[in-house]
Amino acid sequence: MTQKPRGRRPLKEITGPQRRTLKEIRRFLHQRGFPPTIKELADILGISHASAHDQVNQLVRKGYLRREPRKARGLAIIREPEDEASDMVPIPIVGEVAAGQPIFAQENIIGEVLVEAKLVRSGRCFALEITGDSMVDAGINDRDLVVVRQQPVAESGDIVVALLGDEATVKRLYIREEKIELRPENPRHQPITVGPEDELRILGKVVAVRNPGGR
Amino acid sequence: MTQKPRGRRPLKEITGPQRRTLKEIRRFLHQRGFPPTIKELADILGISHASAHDQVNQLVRKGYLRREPRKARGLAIIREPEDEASDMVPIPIVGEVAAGQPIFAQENIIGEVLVEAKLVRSGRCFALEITGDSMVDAGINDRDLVVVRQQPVAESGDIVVALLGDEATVKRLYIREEKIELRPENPRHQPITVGPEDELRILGKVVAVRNPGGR
DNA sequence: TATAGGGCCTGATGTGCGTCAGGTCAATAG
DNA sequence: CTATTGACCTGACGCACATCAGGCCCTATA
Repeated sequence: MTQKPRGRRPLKEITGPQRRTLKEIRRFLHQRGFPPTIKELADILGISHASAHDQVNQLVRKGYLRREPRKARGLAIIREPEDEASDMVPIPIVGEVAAGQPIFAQENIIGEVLVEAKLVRSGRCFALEITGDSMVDAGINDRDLVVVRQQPVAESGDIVVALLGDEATVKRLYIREEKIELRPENPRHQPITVGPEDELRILGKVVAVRNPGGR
Repeated sequence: MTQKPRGRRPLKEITGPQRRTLKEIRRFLHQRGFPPTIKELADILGISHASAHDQVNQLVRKGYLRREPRKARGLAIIREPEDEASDMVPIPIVGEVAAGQPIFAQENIIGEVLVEAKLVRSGRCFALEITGDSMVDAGINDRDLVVVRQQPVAESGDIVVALLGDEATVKRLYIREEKIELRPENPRHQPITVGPEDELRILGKVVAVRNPGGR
């Protein structure tokens, strides 16, 4: 005896608050490397944890999230909203990059920028303010912001953020046999040659440049 | 008054069990979309949760993991072992891909294959067995296994796994103005034209092919 | 206008989880 | 030999977590 449904019928599409919830989950995931708990999500959204729980359930029902019930942070994004191609995602701006510390230590994060979601989609990203003019011929000027995809390896020819000893530099990477070169894109600067014994760590690859001044 | 250290000194390098722990964390992360808890990790490794806790602490101390203390699943991998380029990572083999259900539903996972870690590094991957000969000219034969990086968008020219209505197909994607084409790589098959009103979902991009028969 | 969903709340419940103390055993370096 | 570390254990502590019941308001539909 299935009766005709009366009042309002369940929505198939994603609603505004749900879209926002999904967005914050994505942001959390990219910045921290693991999903938020229901409570953390509630705090971020400024609603109660029971409401956040509701939101998550809706998103699971509509196929955007997968989850393992009764597990802390048992959340994973399995689908993106359809119109999401033109959407923007905030990524952290990292200030000082010290040698021994993780890049995403809270003290180091000095702000946020919006970037195209597709840039960020695969992997964790951060933004870095450039000091100096060593990459002007690659279109990277003093005080520009570069978007960096975090990755420990890079290919020859990539523009990378490298940690050389105690300092982070942005240079173009060239891998030759037996040695590695970090080349500036400015004839007035010297290339840096790195041997196997030097302490070089690739922090990530530059995937975009912003001109905050708009010059 | 710093005394000379007596017995065994702390290791700087990663040890065997630690390498295994890191590997299982990576595997869990790729398959489920979030890191394991200490207890889950302990069960996977077959050790007590206190021991797993020890291992994780060591990995944090040595700079391989980052973690937020006292948080469930507050784990993130920040560095890969140096010799990891030649290492293999297991990814799930997905059987039937149904329309409404998430790809990674446990019922759908029918096995595991090892693939090069660098293939998997950015993003979640799965493997899919091919039926049919529509992609033979691209080197993909009947009963081959393709490694797929999960992503909801793809570029023109990519070989993708697409969900068309109720069926998953592997085809080469061509994006023209106003319509999308899914082209087989076999002259005996017809291209499929998809309009904006058709239900097309890109599941991911093919990044590698295995010939399980070895023919 | 009766009915039901979406979004939100407060408050209670039970247990999963990280952590710590304290201990065993083997390997290693003074 | 003795101190110290890594890898493992048992057991206990207490908080944080997901979940549920019950209720409020607004809006959309039959």
